[in-house]
Amino acid sequence: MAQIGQILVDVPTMQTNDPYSYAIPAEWEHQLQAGMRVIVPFGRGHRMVDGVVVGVSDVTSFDGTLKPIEAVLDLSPVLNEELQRLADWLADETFAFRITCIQTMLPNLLKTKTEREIAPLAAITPAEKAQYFPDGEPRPFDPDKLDDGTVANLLKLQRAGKVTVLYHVKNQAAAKTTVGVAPLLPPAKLAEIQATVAKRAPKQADLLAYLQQMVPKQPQPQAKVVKAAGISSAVINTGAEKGWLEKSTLEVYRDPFHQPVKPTQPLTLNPDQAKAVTAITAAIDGDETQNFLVEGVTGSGKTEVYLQSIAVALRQKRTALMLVPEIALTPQMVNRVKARFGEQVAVLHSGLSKGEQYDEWRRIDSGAATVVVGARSAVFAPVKNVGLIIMDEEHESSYKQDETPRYHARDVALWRGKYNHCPVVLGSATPSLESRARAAKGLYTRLVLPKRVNDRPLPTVHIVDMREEMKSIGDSDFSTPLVSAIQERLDRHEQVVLMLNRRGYSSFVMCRDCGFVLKCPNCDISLTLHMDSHSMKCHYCGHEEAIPKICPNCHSHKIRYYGTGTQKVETALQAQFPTARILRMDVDSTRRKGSHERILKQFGNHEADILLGTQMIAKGLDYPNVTLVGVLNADTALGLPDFRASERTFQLLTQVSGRAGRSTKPGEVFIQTFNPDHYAIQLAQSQDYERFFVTEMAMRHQGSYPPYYFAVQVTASHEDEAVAAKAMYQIVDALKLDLSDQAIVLGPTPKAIARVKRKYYYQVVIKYKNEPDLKAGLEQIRQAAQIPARHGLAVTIDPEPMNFM
DNA sequence: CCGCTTGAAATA
DNA sequence: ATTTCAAGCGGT
Repeated sequence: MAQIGQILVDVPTMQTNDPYSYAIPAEWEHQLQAGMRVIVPFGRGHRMVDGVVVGVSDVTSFDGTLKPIEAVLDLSPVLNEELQRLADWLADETFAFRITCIQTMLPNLLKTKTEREIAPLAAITPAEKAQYFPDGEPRPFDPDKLDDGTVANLLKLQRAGKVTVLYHVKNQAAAKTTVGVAPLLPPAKLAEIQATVAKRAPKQADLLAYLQQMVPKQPQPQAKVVKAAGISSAVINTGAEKGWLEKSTLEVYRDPFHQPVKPTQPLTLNPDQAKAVTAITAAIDGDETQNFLVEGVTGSGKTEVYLQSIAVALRQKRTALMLVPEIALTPQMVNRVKARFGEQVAVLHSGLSKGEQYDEWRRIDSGAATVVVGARSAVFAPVKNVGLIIMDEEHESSYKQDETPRYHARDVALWRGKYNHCPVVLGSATPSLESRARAAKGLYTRLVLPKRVNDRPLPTVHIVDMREEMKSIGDSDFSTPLVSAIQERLDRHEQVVLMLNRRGYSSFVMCRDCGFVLKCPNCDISLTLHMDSHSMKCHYCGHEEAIPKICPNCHSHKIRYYGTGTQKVETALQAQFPTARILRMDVDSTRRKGSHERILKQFGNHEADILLGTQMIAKGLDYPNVTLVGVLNADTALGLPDFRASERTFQLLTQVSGRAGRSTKPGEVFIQTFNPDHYAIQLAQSQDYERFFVTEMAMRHQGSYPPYYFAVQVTASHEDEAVAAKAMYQIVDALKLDLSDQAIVLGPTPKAIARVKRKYYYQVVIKYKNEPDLKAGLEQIRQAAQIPARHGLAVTIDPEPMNFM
């Protein structure tokens, strides 16, 4: 009986979200497996698309003639059983297309690219041929690059049977290769030949000697043989001609670690750490899935707990997956894992080239790498037999992907933990309210590390009331206490970290006469001043224009800059402390690849006294000489229309405070704020996470917000504001039919930034506890959104959105 | 009445 | 996503 393959085609639409049946050609019978990539004809022409096999069977419910699979791209599945099931779950959970989920899980290089060419056929007239094919050859066909008239004419010729479209599907997944050399003869035979080679061919003798101590049929890179045997490549060629050895193509792995790291040994644990490791170890051994929330103050040695737990999993011949928020921001963490576990560590993140990503992926897939460290998408790493999953800084919002599939890596990690019967360890100094609440309900086992290692004290935190300070210092960014604290550190040759909280805040231009603010023509947000490029830039769409000298509205010359940017602060800071060496770290100074690490390294080497940066400096820095942390504006995020504003502020302040006093010297923190009485700021001062948790939970309860309620956000966008708004109202009306009166519907409302990239955004947020029909209702919305999607109306569904704005 | 434009439907 | 099919409309 002929086999039939169930193929998910790479056409992300609702109509093609279910697999199509294809005949499996005889040569692939019993070879083709679910999880392999294929190329199939799809559509009435001879169009080829790529697809993924999701099943192989003998029957199909489709009664028509099956087309055969055109080509098979993999010799073994690129998605194992676990990842196939995960893809289905993910699609269901996030309202995304199944093929989109699969693409998200695979490294970029495994996505095939289709190229089209248009070629003349026999029926074409000489005049037409001369016009469209001047050199008589097929030409690339990309409707986006050709003008509309040409495209229309070519399509007309196609209908007339005068030209045809050719498809070329390219598999980009080319492994980097090098020439390999392997002995063809057994060592004894080689020794025999060595005795007979001419005296004037000493290099051939050297080669033979080297080949003898190689394992037959095990190729080594030619470059290595050349170097080790002290010969030139010409001798290798001679050896190949004489049949001593065989040259082959050898796959090499690109190594993303550019510098070697010194190996480390496990450190001695304090009692709290030891207790945590013991609990996690027991869970790795046990069959029941038990998950943990490790709540450790900054500097409490969470990383060592992770590392020793990973070691336990490895000892049991299992693998470990460790997630970190953004790898570029935490090079120190990666280095520590690499130092402990060496070669078996694979690193996955967007800073690697596509080739490097693919190679790391293959090392994991082949089992060569057993410890994976990576950012969000590494949660899909093809590790098998996982023994432990760790998510560091679990509260970080970067774990949530804000494009389809809108998954949260935490949920995926928990799914995989359950599948693999292994514990998931969520770690943070300031856990998300969701996770802490789940721990309170007993869903996670809480492991608390209340003390810093070696009993170092937490830094002393001072709150500076900027309302008072303004009276004496005017609109300077530095309060008197902070200035003297900085001066003290400069005198003592200690280092300072200054953070400028820029979330929801930037330097904009405003006219003092009429109040006009320069805005982006495409998006409804104010443009930000950039002194380095002498221009105004939009941070949403990249629009750039000249700095105005007169107000475009009232022609006044009193158009001035308001707000504070890192560049402006840097200038002011340098004026205040002329001798201080200042390093600036923000989106602009770290745009180039590797510049981030370079800045951190410079600071670590004490090539600068002050590190000034945005929230990206709050994470993971561990520099013993830093004894002062200053937060210039703590409360810019507090006013944002987002129920997580307090939580984010508290987390940020606690994280950044933890950068001070990591070594023997005590640390001090100054938080400048206009809201000194706000509980998020007060409790960040006492670094009292538990009090914050209780207080904030009360707020959430009062406002019916997560974690008391689930939330789902539906957004509609269109160039025409009325179209977006109308669509949103229709969606809400439809959804209300599926909701009980327990559910709370917020909106429809325009988004806080109503217009981005020339599109207007309207949204609705539904808060609910138990709505059995909601999922089906949302599914219907998704179905219905297919048709107007072609008219530029985009509808997205985001379960548990991170941004309510 | 035909050809062209435009939108909907099908793709195995 | 791309192609084919079908309906609408303006010119012959």
